[in-house]
Amino acid sequence: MSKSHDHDSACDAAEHVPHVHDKRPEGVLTQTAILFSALGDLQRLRLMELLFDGPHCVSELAQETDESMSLISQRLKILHQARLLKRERQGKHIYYSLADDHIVHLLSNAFDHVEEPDE
Amino acid sequence: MSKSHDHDSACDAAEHVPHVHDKRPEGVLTQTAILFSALGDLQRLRLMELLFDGPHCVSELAQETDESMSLISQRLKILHQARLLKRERQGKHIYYSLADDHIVHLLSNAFDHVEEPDE
DNA sequence: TCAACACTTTAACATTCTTTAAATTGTTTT
DNA sequence: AAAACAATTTAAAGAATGTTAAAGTGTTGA
Repeated sequence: MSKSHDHDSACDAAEHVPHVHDKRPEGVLTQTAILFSALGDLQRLRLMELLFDGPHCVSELAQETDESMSLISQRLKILHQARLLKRERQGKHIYYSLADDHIVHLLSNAFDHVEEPDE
Repeated sequence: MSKSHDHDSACDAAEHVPHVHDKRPEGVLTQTAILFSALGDLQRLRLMELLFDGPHCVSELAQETDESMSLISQRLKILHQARLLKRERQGKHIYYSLADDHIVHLLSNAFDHVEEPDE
């Protein structure tokens, strides 16, 4: 893919003081975008909310949300690939649960922020 | 839209103990999904990272990222609609900045989680 | 081993999202 | 008022995503 832009004419190069940004490694940015992207869907977020209460297997989640197991499985896959969930097989069932406390806090923060009085 | 699924046959209704989930209001879930969705794009996340260092106007961000002002403006719009950014006009320029400390923490948490050693 | 169960994967389709380019709005300067 | 600058909006094209339905794994129990 080519990467040359026309720029609808940027303003005078001199006008803005070009200050230094200490950037995070590209890989971190990318992985973080994948993480947020996985959470950026109402249906998947609902699953995360259900998993707040502890581990659930696919059929439980399918039951509780009244959707097909196939669909739930695919949603869980996306969340799992984003490293948001842990998987553990127990007999016929596969249990999913929140990956760690970081994730719990991340979600709590987001919900709290949104629930806030408004500014 | 109709909402009746075939369900690839859920397991015995009796098998799973149907425990109660204290759900958050639907609106909160929806708005949180919008928030995460806005952050779930590498290019928009880059803008958020640049804004970590303080307010920037559109032309500054366009310069620093080597992209068109139109494109940056559209990305900022999405972040702003998700209530992640504040806008403030100053003469010809419009300055964007992170909405509040909640957002700063949310991003820090996410980056930290991703940067973590690995498990 | 065979059948039933729990889950995952695949492929096709529909929908949504991102980018590009051009037109438009708003602000300041002359 | 007009010109120049900063930013936004629009529409169209292309890319990416979510859902459905059907086929495919893997595990358990008869």
